[in-house]
Amino acid sequence: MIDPPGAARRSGRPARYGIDELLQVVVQEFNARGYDATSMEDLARATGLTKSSIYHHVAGKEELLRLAVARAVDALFAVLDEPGSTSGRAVARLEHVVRRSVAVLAEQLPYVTLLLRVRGNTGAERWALERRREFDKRLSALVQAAIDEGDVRGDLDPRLVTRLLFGAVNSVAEWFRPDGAHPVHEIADALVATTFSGLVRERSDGG
Amino acid sequence: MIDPPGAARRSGRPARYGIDELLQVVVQEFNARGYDATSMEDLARATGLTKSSIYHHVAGKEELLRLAVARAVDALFAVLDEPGSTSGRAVARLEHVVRRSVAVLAEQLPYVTLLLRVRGNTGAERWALERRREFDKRLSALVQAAIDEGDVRGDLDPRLVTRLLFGAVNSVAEWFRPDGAHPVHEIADALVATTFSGLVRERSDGG
DNA sequence: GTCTATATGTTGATAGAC
DNA sequence: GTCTATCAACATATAGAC
Repeated sequence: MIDPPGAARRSGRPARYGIDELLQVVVQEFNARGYDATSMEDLARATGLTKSSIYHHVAGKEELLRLAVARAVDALFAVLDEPGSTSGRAVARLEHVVRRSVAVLAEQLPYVTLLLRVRGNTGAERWALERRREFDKRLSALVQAAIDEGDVRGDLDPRLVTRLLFGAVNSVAEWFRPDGAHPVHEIADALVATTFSGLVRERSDGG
Repeated sequence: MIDPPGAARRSGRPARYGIDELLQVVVQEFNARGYDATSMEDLARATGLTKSSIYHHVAGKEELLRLAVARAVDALFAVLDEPGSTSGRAVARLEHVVRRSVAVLAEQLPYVTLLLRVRGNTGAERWALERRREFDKRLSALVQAAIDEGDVRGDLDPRLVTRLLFGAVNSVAEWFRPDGAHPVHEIADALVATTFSGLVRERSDGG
């Protein structure tokens, strides 16, 4: 139960929810219990509204899911259009996308978390899965380009490398907390270090 | 809808389900739609039994989940007791655990997949999350030991490295198919190569 | 824009015959 | 061990007053 920003539920005037404030609370609930296990009654309790009031803002439960995952999809695709993702050597572009994906994941944590958990039961979920596949394709192409430019070893399947690399990126959503032990840049550094430069220290190198 | 092994539903005698055959079908359904989105009616349809018949085998839906995730937990913990995980240098033990975890994930794919998706809504799920945390602790200790022995670079937080490394391992469950393009050993090789040896080729090395 | 009250279907689970 | 029939609770969603 939270109060919407700038409005006190105890005042005479009824509290006002915009779609942003509504989504913020809803996504938190979806992530805590899972979309299917979260009832409209749960959402009503968490927002301080009634079920009917929520239906005034959106057509139904699925639209809440659609709006939420769309935010994550938009934020992630925006990374691909950044200058660092479109110019320079492919391996540098790949590193940029990895670092920025971690940053977006942290900034939009609840929305990205929800996106990574969709199963495809509803139309909104199937749309989200389709966009995720498209995102993966763009990444694979980037890895392939880095191989073609000679910066990434070519003895590994680029699709497999992509999946493992962004499997590690996405796994950050399962434990990252904004106030946790690891700031975002440290996580991105560690990820790039372990995957781009390797985990094992070269022993003959004396380093 | 499947027929239980060795029994034909069209015969005079009623079909017999053991708990193993039942779980096999149930877990597949849980993974396809998610535990919460899968109804007992769905399970009845998939098994060819009625809901009542399923309740003859188990106390309820949650017990099906408990039995399923327990299989995954047992299989993963068994890896930690293998000789390759208990003797030798820590970095070698770590690699062994990574490779064997990928193998177990592939062998017990539906059960491990289910385990990796539990949210903590029920008692069975909270138990599973607790065991997963214990597993992570054992892994972190292994990474720390490898650092202490000088085989793994010490400028990275061992907990962070563990999470990223096994984030990549666990992500395999999201796309691996037994009849897919990549055999298990290739995935394990790629995972070890990208994380243990590094993704980027040393250019001054002439390799 | 929010509420109370309610419609309508689905859920997990049980009773009891065979 | 499997079935038919059924329940009480809960689900999403709507009607209509203020």
